[in-house]
Amino acid sequence: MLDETFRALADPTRRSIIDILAAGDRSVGELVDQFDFAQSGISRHLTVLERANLIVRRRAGQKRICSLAANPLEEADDWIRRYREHWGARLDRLEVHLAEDEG
Amino acid sequence: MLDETFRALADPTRRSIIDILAAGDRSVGELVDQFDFAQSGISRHLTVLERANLIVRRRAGQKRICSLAANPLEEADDWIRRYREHWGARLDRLEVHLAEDEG
DNA sequence: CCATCTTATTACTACAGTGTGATATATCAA
DNA sequence: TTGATATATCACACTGTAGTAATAAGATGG
Repeated sequence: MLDETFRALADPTRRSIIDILAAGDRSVGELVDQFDFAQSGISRHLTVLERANLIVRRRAGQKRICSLAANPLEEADDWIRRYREHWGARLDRLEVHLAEDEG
Repeated sequence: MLDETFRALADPTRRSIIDILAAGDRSVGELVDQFDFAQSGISRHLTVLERANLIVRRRAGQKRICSLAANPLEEADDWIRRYREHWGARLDRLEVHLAEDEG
């Protein structure tokens, strides 16, 4: 799952799509208009984002509206935070060590 | 830069390497022992991680010791956090909206 | 039904990523 | 220097990804 999440985020176009959707929902066509790629390319990017549970698409007449998923990036955030906390903890230990040397 | 970071994290072997290094520094050979991949494959994974500024390698005699980079994942963390805050803000607005409907 | 609009899917090309074994490079020890 | 150890790099195969144009499929309106 983390594989799919991080891989989805590794593409700048897909991150841009997420940025746009963070400002509000958009139809597929509205998203296509924001980029210089063919409609088929954007459609596939949306499929990648959807399979990574980062966005959802719902029908609204002929259009399909894209929005951010309900609770996305939780797993990715957890992973990164755990890792960064590890790093922070090691720094703290280093500081303690230095303080002990001084005392 | 985010491209490289997220792409580096998209591989489970590389995330495992990071997990191992979070517990302490390791030589390349020690890392190779933990996996069922050829030495050349691990070496290349390490190069990917290093280019993404997630780890550093330093010489120690014949060996090269791998450790986590000094301040890694900051950018990735910022990106994810900004995005999750957006999502949190939207939830808050929804709650306000619902509260107004009730009142 | 037919025409149109919107989006998804397919077929294709080009390139990048991941794995391998073989080989090169660097360091140490004698 | 020679030999051993540790790591990096190369050449290759295979797979996956991102882009395109063309086509299919779903929804709406007449």
